[in-house]
Amino acid sequence: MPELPEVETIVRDLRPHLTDRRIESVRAGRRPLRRRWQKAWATQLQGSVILDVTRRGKWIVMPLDSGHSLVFHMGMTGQLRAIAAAEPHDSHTHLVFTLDDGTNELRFRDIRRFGSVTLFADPAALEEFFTQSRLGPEPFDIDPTYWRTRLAATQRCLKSALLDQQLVAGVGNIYADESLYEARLPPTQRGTDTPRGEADRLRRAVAVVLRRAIDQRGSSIRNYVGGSGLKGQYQEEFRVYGRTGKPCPRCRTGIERIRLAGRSTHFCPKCQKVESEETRAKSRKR
DNA sequence: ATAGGCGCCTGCTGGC
DNA sequence: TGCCAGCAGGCGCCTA
Repeated sequence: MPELPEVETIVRDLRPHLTDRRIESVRAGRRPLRRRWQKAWATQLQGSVILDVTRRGKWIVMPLDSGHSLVFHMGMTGQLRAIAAAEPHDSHTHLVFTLDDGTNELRFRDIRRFGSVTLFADPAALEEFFTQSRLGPEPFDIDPTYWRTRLAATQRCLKSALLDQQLVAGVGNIYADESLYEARLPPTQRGTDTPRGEADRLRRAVAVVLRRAIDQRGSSIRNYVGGSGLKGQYQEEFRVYGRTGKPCPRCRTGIERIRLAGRSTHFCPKCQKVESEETRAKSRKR
């Protein structure tokens, strides 16, 4: 579920609740998440102070005063919330951290259990993890040359490229489709067939779309809620995602849905056509 | 090395 | 009403 805007919203919601809070205790459920929870972690976490709540791609990172880092991934249905300790537990709650303010608990809930929670021993171990997985740059400060070069080097279609976390961190299925629409590029176009002007357009479109979505606290289709339990609103502004058969906001043509990179892909067949050589030549002059 | 497909889980919807 | 197929904000592992 959550892509960058949703994860960013969780981080912003949680930060004021968690910064400088001491973890008093940790209770872990028995059902496994994608990475198995180590029993020893509960002991290591006890008494640690959360220094900050940050984000890298779709990962939530909490550096602790012990030097450890507590790292979460939301998978498809993960929820990480600060909730009043008195509130009853929802089903599928896998981890509960009690805090020294006594009123709120940090709870991790995940229906499908594609999410994960990991404790890294020190900043170097965390850095090593991101390096090994070759996590790409944040979408807001991508070097234009890097972007053009990487796109030009791949045979994959643009949709598939956008979903690759090694190319750019944080984009998922919704924002890949919305970004391609914003850039007026066909999701099926190969990276290698994308001239520099179009690569630049796509790079900017990704940043614009993600910023808009963050402003709306992300998108809530079914499960997603932010760190305070509030839903997002960006689903109200989708131009193509989930709008199969509905009119394109620009040209009223029906939005089409195809399967690409194993994911359902939405686009306007008229606005997102492969550009002719003349059009490309014109935009080069501009 | 690169690209595509499948499996991991649970829950919901729509068609018969 | 019940059943079954298909679908879902992700990612890691396997294959060719």
